[in-house]
Amino acid sequence: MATIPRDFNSPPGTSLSPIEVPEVVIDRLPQYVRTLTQLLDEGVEVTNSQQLGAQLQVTPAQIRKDLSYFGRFGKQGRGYRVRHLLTELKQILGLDAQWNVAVIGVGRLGNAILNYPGFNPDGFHLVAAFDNNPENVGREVGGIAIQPMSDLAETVSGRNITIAIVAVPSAHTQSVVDQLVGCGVRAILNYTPINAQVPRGVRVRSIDPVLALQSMTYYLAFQGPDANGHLSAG
Amino acid sequence: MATIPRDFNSPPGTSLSPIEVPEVVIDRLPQYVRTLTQLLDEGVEVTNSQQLGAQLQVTPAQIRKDLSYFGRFGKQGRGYRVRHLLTELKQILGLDAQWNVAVIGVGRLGNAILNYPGFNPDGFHLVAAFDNNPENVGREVGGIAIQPMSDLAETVSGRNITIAIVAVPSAHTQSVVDQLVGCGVRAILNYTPINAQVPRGVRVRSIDPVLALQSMTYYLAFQGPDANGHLSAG
DNA sequence: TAGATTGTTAATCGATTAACAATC
DNA sequence: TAGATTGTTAATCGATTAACAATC
Repeated sequence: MATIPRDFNSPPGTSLSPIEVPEVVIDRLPQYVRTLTQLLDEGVEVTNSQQLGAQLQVTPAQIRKDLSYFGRFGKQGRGYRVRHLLTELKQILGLDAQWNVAVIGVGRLGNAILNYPGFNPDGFHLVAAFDNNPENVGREVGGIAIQPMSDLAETVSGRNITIAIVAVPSAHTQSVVDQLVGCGVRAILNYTPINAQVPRGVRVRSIDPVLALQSMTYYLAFQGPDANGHLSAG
Repeated sequence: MATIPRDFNSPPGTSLSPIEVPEVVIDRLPQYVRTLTQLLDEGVEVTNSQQLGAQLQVTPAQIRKDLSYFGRFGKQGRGYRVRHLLTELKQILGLDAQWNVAVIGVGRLGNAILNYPGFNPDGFHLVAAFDNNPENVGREVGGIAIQPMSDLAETVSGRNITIAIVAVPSAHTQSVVDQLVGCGVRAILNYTPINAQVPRGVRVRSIDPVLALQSMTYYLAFQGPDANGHLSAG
């Protein structure tokens, strides 16, 4: 019995990869990682798709199906060893590595991001910050000295930065994203409310609280104070 | 010809509503609103599904199909009048109203949220803030006096608060969400990395930058510096 | 009118779920 | 062994897209 029935070590999109893992599956894996981490913290050593599904509010079948894209991690009649499954999933997602991250734009929002303690424990190291305001350049925020944008290319390659967080004024989003892509950055977390255009192979995820609020109001709009909507969570 | 062929004014999930609008459609509408607003700002008066689709990176067919759940807003051979479509979509989403919002938890993150200028222009008014730390209570942040959690129920009903933003320490998420639900809040924007359980009819959206990063690393993990992934944006 | 684009139906595509043989 | 739960296939469900008649 092979441990890894599918060649998931190939870069996605390569012909070496026989089965394309749906993006929606990849998006769920970090949630599995989080839940498994919690279980481990609680001292739970073995779990199963039923229990995981209850925690995550998805069907057990979906969890088993999702995992099956990457291998066989459980034992029939038993379930999954939490620590083992966690290790495997982290490796699949590349979370066993350290990722160096640059923050672009150090206004109020960029400041909050640089001071946010939630990235480091998960292996995302904020190692550089850039801003074009001369008053900001040289200042230190969260232990990081702010550099001018002209340093971008050199610092990105020199410090092995592969991920960028964009927190600049909306009007500058596309230009900054273009510069990042030009420097070889292929994963961008965009805090601005602008839909940046990027070439294939570059991934952008947006953090957009207003958009999140605006879809919830639909369900509030025509409901009386005690009415029930049709779904419980988003 | 009726202007509104479907009874979209009924509360979703009610038997009065003949066609249930898929949640995925509702989630796209705020993006349509945003793009239409941009077009209007640029002085564009008429658009079409082709142009909107190019902006938003979706197919023209999807835009027409999405809009068809709510009515007929265009003219064959012409397209859509930007201002008109924008007004209609905002009304459908309830964005023609003002929404009063409470922020729960005024640590570093809650502070940043209270100072974030992006909510007000879109009709979301932060009108109250709560924190259980006695050192915080009474302080003023972003023009709002921080109240103790014991004030929650009274303030929520008294100030007509229908939406809450949760930015408390992870360990308190579920308890705070329970309190909010108990006070009648049915839309919650959750900034903590905890999957809160809520009853049917309450909507939770999460802002989780770490989760966003963790799904992008999958595509970076096994790629060489110049390799291309299989999708351009997320 | 001719050309363009909608609104809508039907076809396609993809994701979720149910079911169950395999097997721990 | 009996019971439980996986991994996987097939069925279902739902969303996207293509196509085109309607019509501006």
